[in-house]
Amino acid sequence: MTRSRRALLELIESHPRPLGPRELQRELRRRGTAMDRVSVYRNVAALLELGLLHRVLGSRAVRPCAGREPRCHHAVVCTGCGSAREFHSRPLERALAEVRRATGFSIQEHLLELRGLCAACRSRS
Amino acid sequence: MTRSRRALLELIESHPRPLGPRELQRELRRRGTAMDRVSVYRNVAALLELGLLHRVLGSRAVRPCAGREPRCHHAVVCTGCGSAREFHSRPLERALAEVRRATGFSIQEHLLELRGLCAACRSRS
DNA sequence: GACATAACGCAACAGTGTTGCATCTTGACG
DNA sequence: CGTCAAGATGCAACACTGTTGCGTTATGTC
Repeated sequence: MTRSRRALLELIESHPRPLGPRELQRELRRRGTAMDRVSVYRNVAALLELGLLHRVLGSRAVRPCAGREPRCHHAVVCTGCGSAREFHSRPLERALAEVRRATGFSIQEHLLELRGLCAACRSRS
Repeated sequence: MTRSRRALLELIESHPRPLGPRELQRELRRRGTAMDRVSVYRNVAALLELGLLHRVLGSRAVRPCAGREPRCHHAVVCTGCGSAREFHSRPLERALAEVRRATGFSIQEHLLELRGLCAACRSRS
């Protein structure tokens, strides 16, 4: 865990919304801890490997891994401010189990992400 | 709806699994209806616009739009053979409504995709 | 402080998607 | 059937994104 890597992790954890590789590099430069593009990729990969980050589904953006569960793939992302929030839902888990039965697929993983407006953004408009 | 565009749509509809831009171009060439890379992108965009195709979540691949519902974002994709199948699940819909309430987000869209082995691939292994 | 290991930056490359522009198809209309 | 406008196509060039190789630098261990 080097200085660069720590700066990257702090940036991601302090930022309200998920950032992509390019944004990460720009923000790091703005903060005075500039990093090569290659290093951004390598460090993001390392932090993902360590389970400290999640990848936002359908994009290259990453966000901090909130809970202890490393495979929690459920999140709501605000289309207004971009903020993300993980959640856990028992009914949803049960519904997915039901789908498993209905389709005959042995599900290995599920990708689920909801997009919408958070309460703050909704009241702003 | 030109000849090229029709060929593209027929390819996608006849193919058992979703194809990405590059694969589409390769397959079209193999079928004798070669098309420029640019035209593949433009035609895919046009067909998506027309609601005749779905995009596979988290990739550039497209698959035919099975049902009437243009915004059905539920599919299982086989990690073995790549075949995709859309599905509809009432319990799942209800669970998503529950998540809406719990998170306070006004959900605009949800992306859901399951990955696993289809029955055929499972019995093969 | 020396050393092995790992991270880093740089340069070059490869893949992917986009844009501008000239040409060709398509289909409507006379 | 010929003309014509609108749109589709191909080509070339470009931009962006992610990867690889390699020499250099930082890390932290003894």
